[in-house]
Amino acid sequence: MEIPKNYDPKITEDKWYAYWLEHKFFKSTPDEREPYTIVIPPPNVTGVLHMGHMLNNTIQDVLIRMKRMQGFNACWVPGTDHASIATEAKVVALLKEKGIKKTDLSREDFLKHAWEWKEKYGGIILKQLEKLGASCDWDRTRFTMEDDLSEAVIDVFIDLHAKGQIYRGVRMVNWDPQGLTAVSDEEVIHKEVNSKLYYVKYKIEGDNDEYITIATTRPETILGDTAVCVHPEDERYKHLKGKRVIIPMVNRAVPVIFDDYIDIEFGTGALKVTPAHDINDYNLGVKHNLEVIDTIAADGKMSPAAQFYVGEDRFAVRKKIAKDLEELGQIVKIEDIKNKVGYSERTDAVIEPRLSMQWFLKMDQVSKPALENVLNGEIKLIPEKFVNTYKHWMENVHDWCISRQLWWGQQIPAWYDSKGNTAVCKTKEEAFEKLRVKNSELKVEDIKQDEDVLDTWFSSWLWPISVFDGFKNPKGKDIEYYYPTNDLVTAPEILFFWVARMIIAGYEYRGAKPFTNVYLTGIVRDKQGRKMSKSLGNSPDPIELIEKYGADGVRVGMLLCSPAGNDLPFDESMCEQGRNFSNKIWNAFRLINGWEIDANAKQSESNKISVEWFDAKFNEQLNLIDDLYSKYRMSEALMTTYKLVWDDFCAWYLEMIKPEFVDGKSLPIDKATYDATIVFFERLLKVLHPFMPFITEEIWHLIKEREAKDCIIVAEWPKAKAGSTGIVKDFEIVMEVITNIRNIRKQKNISPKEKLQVFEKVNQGEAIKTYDSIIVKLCNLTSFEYVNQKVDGAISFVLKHAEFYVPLLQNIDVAAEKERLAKDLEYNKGFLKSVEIKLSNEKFVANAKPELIANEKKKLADAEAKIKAIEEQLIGLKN
RNA sequence: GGGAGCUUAGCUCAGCUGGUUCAGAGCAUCUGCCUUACAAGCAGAGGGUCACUGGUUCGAACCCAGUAGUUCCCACCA
Repeated sequence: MEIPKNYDPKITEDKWYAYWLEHKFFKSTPDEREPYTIVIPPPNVTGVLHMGHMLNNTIQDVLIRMKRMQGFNACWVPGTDHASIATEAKVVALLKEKGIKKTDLSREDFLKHAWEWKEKYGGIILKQLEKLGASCDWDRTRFTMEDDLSEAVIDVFIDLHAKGQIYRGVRMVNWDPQGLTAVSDEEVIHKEVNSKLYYVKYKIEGDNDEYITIATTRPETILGDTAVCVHPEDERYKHLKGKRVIIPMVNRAVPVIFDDYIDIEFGTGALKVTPAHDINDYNLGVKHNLEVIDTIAADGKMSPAAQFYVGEDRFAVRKKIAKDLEELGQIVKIEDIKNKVGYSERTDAVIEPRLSMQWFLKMDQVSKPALENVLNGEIKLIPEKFVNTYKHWMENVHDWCISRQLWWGQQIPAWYDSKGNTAVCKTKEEAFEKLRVKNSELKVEDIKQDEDVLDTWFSSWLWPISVFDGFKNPKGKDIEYYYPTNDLVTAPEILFFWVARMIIAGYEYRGAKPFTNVYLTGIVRDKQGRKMSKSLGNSPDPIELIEKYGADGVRVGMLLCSPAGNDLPFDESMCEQGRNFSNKIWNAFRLINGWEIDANAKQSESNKISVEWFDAKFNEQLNLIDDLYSKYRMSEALMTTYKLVWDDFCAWYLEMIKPEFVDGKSLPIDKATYDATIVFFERLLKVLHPFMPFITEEIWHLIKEREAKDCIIVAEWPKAKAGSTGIVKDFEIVMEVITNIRNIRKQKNISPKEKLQVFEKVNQGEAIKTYDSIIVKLCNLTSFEYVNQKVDGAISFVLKHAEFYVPLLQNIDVAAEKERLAKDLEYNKGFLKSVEIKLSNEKFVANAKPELIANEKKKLADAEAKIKAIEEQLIGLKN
C-alpha cells in the first residue's frame, strides 16, 4: 500500500470522529470508576465558533482525553445558553427585516418566533465543536431554557425569595435604552471617552443679577434638575443657604442644598442634581428629600416631563440644549474633558441610570462561603493571581439585579393582584390561593404574572448542578456521582458573571463546591494585540483554519502559545507549526512502516543501547509531562511532548536504529529493535493523543489491526517509572561528541557522504565504548578509535574527559585552528578563574552547602584538565 | 481614584527554595544540504547590560526599595 508523503487530515478527521461517536467513547454513565467531570461553559445558542471557543474547548478536550486514558470515567457535558438579551436582540432584528415589530406581537407569538429561530440556527456552535474533535458526551447536551433547567431556575427563585434573599424594589439600575431592559452592574462596561464639560449659569431666585455656575457633562438632564448642591465648607457659596435657584428653560425654582459629597475642586464646586438620571444624584435626592423628575424615557428619548425636546434622543438634545442655552446667554464656557461612560455589554448602547422596579438578589450572605472556599484553597483558581481579583469583587459585591425586561428567558414566578399584593410561587393556582388570603374578592382572571424574565446568568449559575438534574432529583445517581465536577475551563472575563455565581449556587444548593479547579484561559488577540472581535473583523474563522491545517494542527498551534491567564497573541503561523508537526509524526510512521523485519537477525550492540536509551529518555520526559499536566501547564506539556517526538525520537532514536541502505534497498531490521520501536511509537502516540486526537488514532490503526475497544482514545496512558537516568546523562556526552564532529564537517565543507575517521584520547577515567557504534553511524565514520597520543594533521576538540581528533585529507588551516583553540582556551581560563575566586572566598566556603563546594572543586579540576589539553594542542599545532 | 500583574533573544514564553559560565526553549533569521520517512525536511550557526537605579548577600534574572513603561480588574467625581 502506498502511503502518501504528506498527512492529509481531511481523510481521517471526520472518519474517526464518526467512529468514536458510533462506539460511544464519549459517553459516560456512573460506574465504579472515579469520575472526572467538566461542564462546558455553555456558549450562546446564537453563537458561532470563534477563536476564544477554540482555545477554551481545546483545553477542555485535552484534559478530558488525558483523564479518559488514565482510567477515569471522563464526562464532558456540553450545552448552550439561551443568552436572553443577545438572542432576543437577534430575533427582534430578524423580525424587523420581515417587517414585524416586536411591539405588535403578543408575548406568546414572539416566543414562538424565538423558539423557531433557536431550533433552526441554535446550536450551530456545537456542530462546530465536533470539527475540533471535542469529545463531549453529546447525549447529555443541555440548554439553559429547556423545561427541566427552567424549572430549576424557577424553584431557586422561589426558594431564595422564601429565604428572604430576593426582594423587589424601585432602585436606580443600569438601563439599556436599546435592549430596553435593566442590566446588572457586571454587564456595564466603562469606557473612557472625550466629552465636553458645560458650565451653565443658574439664576438665584429673587435676585436679578446673581448667578451660580454649575458644571455638567450632561446638559440634557438640566430639565430634570431638582436641586443644586454645594459643599458646606465652600466659602463661595455659604451665603446661598436657604436660597433657591431657577432652572434654565423650565424656570423651576429648586433649593440649594449642602452636602460634603461635593468635590470643591471639580468644576465650579456646584453640582446640579438630577435624581432621576444619576445614581449619585439619586442618593442625594433620597438624603435631602428631593423631587424626582424623570425626563428621559425608557428608549432614551426625552419624556413629556422634560417639557422641551420631547421625543428626541438624549444625545441630539445634548447638542441642541447647549446651543439654546448659549443663545439664552447661560453658558459660561465649554471645556473638553475625558470621562468614563458606561456601555451595555450586549448592545453597546450608552447605559442610562434609571429608576425602575426590579428584582434583586442580596449578595452579602450568600457570597460568604464562596469567598471563603476560594481563599482557603478548596477551590483553586489557575493562575493564582486571580484570587486577588476574586476576593476584591466578593468583598465589594452589590446586590444583583436579576430581572430583565425581556421575553426570552424564564418568566419571573411572581403574581400580582390589582391591589398590589404579591405572591411568589410556581403556578397561577397557587398564587390564587395565596393572594386570596389578603384579598377575598380576588378572581383568578385578575391575577397577573410579572412580565419580566430572569437574567441569563441566573440560570447559568446553576449549570453544574442542573445539567445533572440536581434540582429535580437531588439524590439522583448522576448528581451524586459527578458533582462536584473537577475542572472548569473558562475566560477570565466571566469570572464574576459566571464563575463566582456558580460557586455561590454550589454552596447554597449542594453545600459543596461546583468544581475544584478553575483554569482561566487568556484572551485571544491578533498580532497587533487587539482583542479578536466580530466588529473588527480580525478573527480568523476557526473552521477555515481547521480545513487548512487540520484540527490537530490548529489545536497544537493554539496550545503552543497559551500559558494560563496570559493573553494569546494569535498568529496563523502557529497552526502551520502544528500542521508540520502532524506531518513529522506521519513520516515517522512511514519510515517504521516501511521496514522489513528479519526475525533471525541478532540485535546489534548499537541498536540495543539505542533502545535502552530511548526507553529511559521517554520515561524521564513522561515524568515531566505528567508533572506539567498536574500543574495545568498545558503549553509546556505540549512543548515537552513535541521535543520528545521530534528531537529525541525522530532526530536521534530513529536515525540511530535506521537500517542501512544498500543497493537501493533498505536492509531489514532485527525483530527485537523493531518491536521495541513499535512499543515506543505507540507510547508516543498515546502521549500525543490528547493534543492530536485524529492523527494518533489514524496511525494507531495503521500500525496494526485493532478492534474498536482498543482504540487509542481509550488506550491506557503510559505509566512513568521512577527509573534511573544514568544512560540519559551518558548519552548527552555522546550527543555532544556527535554534534562536534558534525560541526567540523560543516565548517570544513565536507560532504555528508564522505566518510571520516575519529580518534579519541581519553584523559580522565576509562573509555566508555558502549556508544561508539552509534557515533560511527550518525557521523558517517569509517572508524572510531582510541589513541594515547595526539593525532597530527587533524582537527580536534576537547570535552571534559577526552580529546577528539578528526584527521582530514585536506590541509589544515593552522592559523584558523589556533584562533579557535585560543578562543576556547580563553573561555576556559575565564571559567577557571571564576571558580577559583569563588573557592578562595572564605565566606563562600563558610556559608555554602558542602555539596556545592564539592561541585565547585570538581569544576576546578575539570577546567584545569581541559586547559591543559587545549594548551598541549596549541603547542602541537606549531609544528 | 483604588487594587493586582507584567517587563528575560526579532516574536511567544520557561527559568522551582538566590548557587554549574545561568542566561534557556520553540518559532523566526543565517549557512550548507533535494542524504530513499519527512524541503511541511536534514545538519550546523548567530541572537540577550534579564526595563532602569539603588540596596541586602560571599553570591541576584530571582529578595527589598524606588523609577519608567505596559496590561488587567474594580470604583457613582459631576
